[in-house]
Amino acid sequence: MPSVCLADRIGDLIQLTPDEREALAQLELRERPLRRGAVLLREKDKQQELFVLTRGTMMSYVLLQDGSRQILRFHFPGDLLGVSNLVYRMSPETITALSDCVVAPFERDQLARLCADHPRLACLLLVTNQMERVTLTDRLAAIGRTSAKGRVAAVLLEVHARLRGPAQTEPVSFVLGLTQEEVGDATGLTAVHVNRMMRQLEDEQLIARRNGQVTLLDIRRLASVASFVNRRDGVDLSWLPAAR
Amino acid sequence: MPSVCLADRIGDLIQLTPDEREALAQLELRERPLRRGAVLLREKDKQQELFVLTRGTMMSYVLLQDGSRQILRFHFPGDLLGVSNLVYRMSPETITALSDCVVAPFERDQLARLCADHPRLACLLLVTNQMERVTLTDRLAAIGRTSAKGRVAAVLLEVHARLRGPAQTEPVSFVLGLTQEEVGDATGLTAVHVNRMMRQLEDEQLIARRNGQVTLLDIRRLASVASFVNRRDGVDLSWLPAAR
DNA sequence: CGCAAATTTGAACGTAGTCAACAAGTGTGG
DNA sequence: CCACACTTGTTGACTACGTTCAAATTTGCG
Repeated sequence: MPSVCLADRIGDLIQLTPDEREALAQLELRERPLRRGAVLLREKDKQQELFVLTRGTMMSYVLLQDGSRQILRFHFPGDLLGVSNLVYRMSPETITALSDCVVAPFERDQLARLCADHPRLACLLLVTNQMERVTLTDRLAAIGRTSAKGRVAAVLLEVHARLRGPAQTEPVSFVLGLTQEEVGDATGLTAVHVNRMMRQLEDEQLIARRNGQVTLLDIRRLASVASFVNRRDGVDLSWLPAAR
Repeated sequence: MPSVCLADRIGDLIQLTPDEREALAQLELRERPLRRGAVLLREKDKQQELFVLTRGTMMSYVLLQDGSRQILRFHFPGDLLGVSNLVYRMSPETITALSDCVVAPFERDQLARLCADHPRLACLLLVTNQMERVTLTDRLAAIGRTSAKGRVAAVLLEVHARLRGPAQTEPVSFVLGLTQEEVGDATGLTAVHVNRMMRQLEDEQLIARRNGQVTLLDIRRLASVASFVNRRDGVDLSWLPAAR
């Protein structure tokens, strides 16, 4: 079976029926490959489509008047992209590929049909939305109220947690896949200061670096300096309606 | 008819059927009054209920290890509160009343039933969620990448836009209803610095203040220093399924 | 190999934080 | 009705975290 990224993601939360998996698969029928750096959606674009990210990592950001950039989110396989096209005529953010990627475009009314036919999936969309919202608030608190070192540590932990997948198995080493400028734009810092903070984390034996590979040496202590909470834990979906 | 806040809010987006209004009214059957300062929901509480805010203004925030606070959101009538209880066993945030308020509690499975019976409303919940998410990203960009003065201006504009309601009629004067400490906790600044920025905005004739009343003297220029975008504009919901 | 992008480091600067003192409101109880 | 306590707002002086600018070095890639 061709893997169904969205179903796999949601399937981490709850056991889906074959019907539901089939319905989700309908959103991933088409494929569009993207080169690293390619722009999927540009701020103020008029675009109707949504996408499932099926392979690679992407990010969304906004640009301010003065040219500075705020990265809002990193996207991993199984994420929905461009959901704000459900609401706004013009996209509020830009979405680009951090690595070579594959996305599956689909139409807004496909989502409408999905919600009508599968109310439990509609609820699960609400749920994933909400998890995403909480991730955003975590970042907000980090930028608003933690030190530069903490914010950089938070990005490392976030990417690490997402890359190792739902099993949360143990590769403490990984390729960050972000330039220091990108880390800065995600954390509200300059690239120069990100560099200094990485060095400091290294000097304090919290991380190690070797040609792009990052190793988290003491996740416990890193999580503490970053005020990091892994939002995979503590999920409770017992209230969901029965599958139709 | 007892006003149905949720229906009124969603009704700003699209014409609801009587059936749909009735279904939304089911979420507001009970009433709970709250005194200013009362805590509706505390971080890490185990709570199953959700709420509709029917009167007054509230806020949600998180506390960090060092005791500092990040305000995540201000809530106004028609907002859903505690939606993250749909996902997490323990609340990720605290919600308290900024003024005397009334909320309507309801159960999670009521929402499940609503989605099953009224797919269009399920979609509209996704839509409002998404609008809220965009507001969060606006705040994120403000804190990460704009000046202290801009962030303070952004809070003034946000509260102003929400207080004057959907008609967007013109009272440029309003009671902020926030202490400078609260503005600071929303913007990632200290109360002292918020004070200085308010004075600066006043010196530059962008705002005026008289015993708690704030007047926005030049909304255009304020919006410019704050990089403020009113997210009420540009909504397109033509893809919604038919009401059942 | 050669170029462009990314990383690294240092020095000077500036925005926002900290600490402290006082003023102005607000509410409470004597 | 006033006295007192407490919260909130205001201002100044000093500090520090993070930025800016600049230059050197390393890395990745065509």
